[in-house]
Amino acid sequence: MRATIRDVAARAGVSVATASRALSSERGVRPENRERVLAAAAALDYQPNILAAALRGRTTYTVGMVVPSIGNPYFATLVEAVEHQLRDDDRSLLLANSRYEPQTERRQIQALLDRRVDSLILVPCDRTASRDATADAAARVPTVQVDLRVDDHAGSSVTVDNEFGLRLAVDHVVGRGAYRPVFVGAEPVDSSAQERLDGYRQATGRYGLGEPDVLLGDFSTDWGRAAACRIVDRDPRPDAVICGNDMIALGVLDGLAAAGMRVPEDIQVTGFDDTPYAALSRPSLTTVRQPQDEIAAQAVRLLDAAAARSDSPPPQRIAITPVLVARGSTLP
Amino acid sequence: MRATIRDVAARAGVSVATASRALSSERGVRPENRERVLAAAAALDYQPNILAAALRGRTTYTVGMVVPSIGNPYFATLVEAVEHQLRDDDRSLLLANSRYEPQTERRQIQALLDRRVDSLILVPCDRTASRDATADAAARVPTVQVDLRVDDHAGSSVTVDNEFGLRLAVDHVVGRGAYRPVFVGAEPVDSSAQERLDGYRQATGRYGLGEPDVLLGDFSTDWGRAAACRIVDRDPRPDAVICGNDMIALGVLDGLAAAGMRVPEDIQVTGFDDTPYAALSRPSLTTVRQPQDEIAAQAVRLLDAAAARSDSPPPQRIAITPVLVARGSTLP
DNA sequence: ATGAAAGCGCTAACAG
DNA sequence: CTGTTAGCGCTTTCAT
Repeated sequence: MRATIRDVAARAGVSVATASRALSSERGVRPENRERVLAAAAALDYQPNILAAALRGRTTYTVGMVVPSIGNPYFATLVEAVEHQLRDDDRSLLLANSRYEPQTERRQIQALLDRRVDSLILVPCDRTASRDATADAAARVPTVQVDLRVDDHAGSSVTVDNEFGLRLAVDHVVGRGAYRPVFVGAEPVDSSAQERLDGYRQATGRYGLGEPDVLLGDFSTDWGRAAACRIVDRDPRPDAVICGNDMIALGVLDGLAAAGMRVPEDIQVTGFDDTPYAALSRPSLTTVRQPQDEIAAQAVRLLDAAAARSDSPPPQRIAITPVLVARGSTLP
Repeated sequence: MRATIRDVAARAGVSVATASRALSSERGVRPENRERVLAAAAALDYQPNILAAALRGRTTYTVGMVVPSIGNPYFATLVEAVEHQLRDDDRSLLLANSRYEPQTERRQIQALLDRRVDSLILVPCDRTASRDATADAAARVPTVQVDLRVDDHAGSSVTVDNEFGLRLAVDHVVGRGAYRPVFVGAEPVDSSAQERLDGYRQATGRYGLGEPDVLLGDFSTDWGRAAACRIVDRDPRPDAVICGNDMIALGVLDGLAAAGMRVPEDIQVTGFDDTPYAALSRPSLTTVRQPQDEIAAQAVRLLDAAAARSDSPPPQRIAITPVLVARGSTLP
């Protein structure tokens, strides 16, 4: 049986209260006694029962996170960044997958709340359908939306500045001679899809490139491939494809190659996210990088700030400025 | 304040004991009373405090998992498969990252144990350095090693049959005319690296292809790229590159293309794992698929079997047979 | 079938 | 500074 704090106290010859104080490293214990408690704990290989502490106190040192798809490389690296951030502080990550289903998302949030997570990091999969669950969660524990966010909800969020990111991409290709770009994105179900679409429209509008040309599907490679087929058949043919994310871009690259087009000579291509894939494609993909470490750091910071105050602090919306990473899919 | 079981009991006009029994859906409660308890719970939006239940009882409905790198697409999809498996049963996943550091791995296992996970799924990052921590964990809770395993430890494990997988790859390229293959793998720090290397040696031995040609680095794209440079300089030049995993293969593909070689005409290439990347490269990658859903299912099954018995059941080592997925990087 | 009561291991008043 | 005393919310004997 594992040693409890009573065993430690007994061995150190003090009361459990003193042992607890010494272990929790608060002050208010005579150095000599603290010594003895610590020694006893070490000798007994004492490991506090976090569950009991959580039941009595109020923190579980656990934060919950719900993402649409753990297997998606973008979210996987985001989860990794968050976990890394948390580990520095000896906290753990309770991870759940919504599978892009608002229904499932709701249940997962509930499950995390049942486990008394201290706070929640959410990537709401649907701009509207995720709203209620997100709001309910925020009413219970400090909550921050990351990467994606729901409409009309005043909670805190940390996202990348998608509009700006798209402008970077458009500026880049236009600066390299493109004057007939096309956007291949996703139906605006989530906030990024929406903002990137808006960003594209704004950016092309600034150049007076005429009616924005957009093709909308989902954030998948398959869609990118399908879109590429449509693009090559166009007359006049676009000279740049601005994609809503890297997956789409990879599909576009593949579809274009299959149609015998040369990238970037015949047509330039850009992605968004800078997932690990981007550097590996042939040609390598010019893309807009999301600084995930910073996103994770800000999210955790916001959560901690909220936890530190008993009143709920005003929600903050942090938009991180992305940078463009130029690679082989655009002209030098 | 959230409703507690006392509130439910009061509202239903029964004792907490009866309420607890009704809620835990054990039998021994008059149908009529159970009705009332359930109704009261619903009315009060009662949500049991899992922590309290865990403190008193013994299960947390939480399983811990430690992987070397969450961001690695292979592990990300494995985590997803496990999470999916667990969700069906309303259990949660406490995830941790060892970052390929045995030290960190040990701490993470400890942290999970502190949180009283019911069982542990481990991907030990080092064949030898992870041994003690793995054994300690197994002494405390049902534990299963997945994908990787430590040397000389009799615990349960679920892995793919790496030797067989390599034989599939070698057979495939040899069947397509290759007679001078080279293996680009990783130093045998973890068990897969070791087994794949062994598998390559055995497979080529069967064909009498002479002294096995192997290049050892790590499981990264960079290493694959570097290895490709060495390969093109060889005289006579190899006609097939069997890689230790997909990442290496992608690097090899890149390095070969940079050197102007055609794949698969001049040289065939195979990977291992069938990560999402494999289908996206150009040419797409012929690889050995690991059935992750099955691996996850078996792992969870083993854990549940162990939990069901009070005595520790005999450890099981399950080796799942992989299949080859032929794509464009090998001849038709 | 039901209720009273005893804790699980810990922290947080409250006295001393 | 330290010990005593209550519980946190739940499950589980043990009587009834």
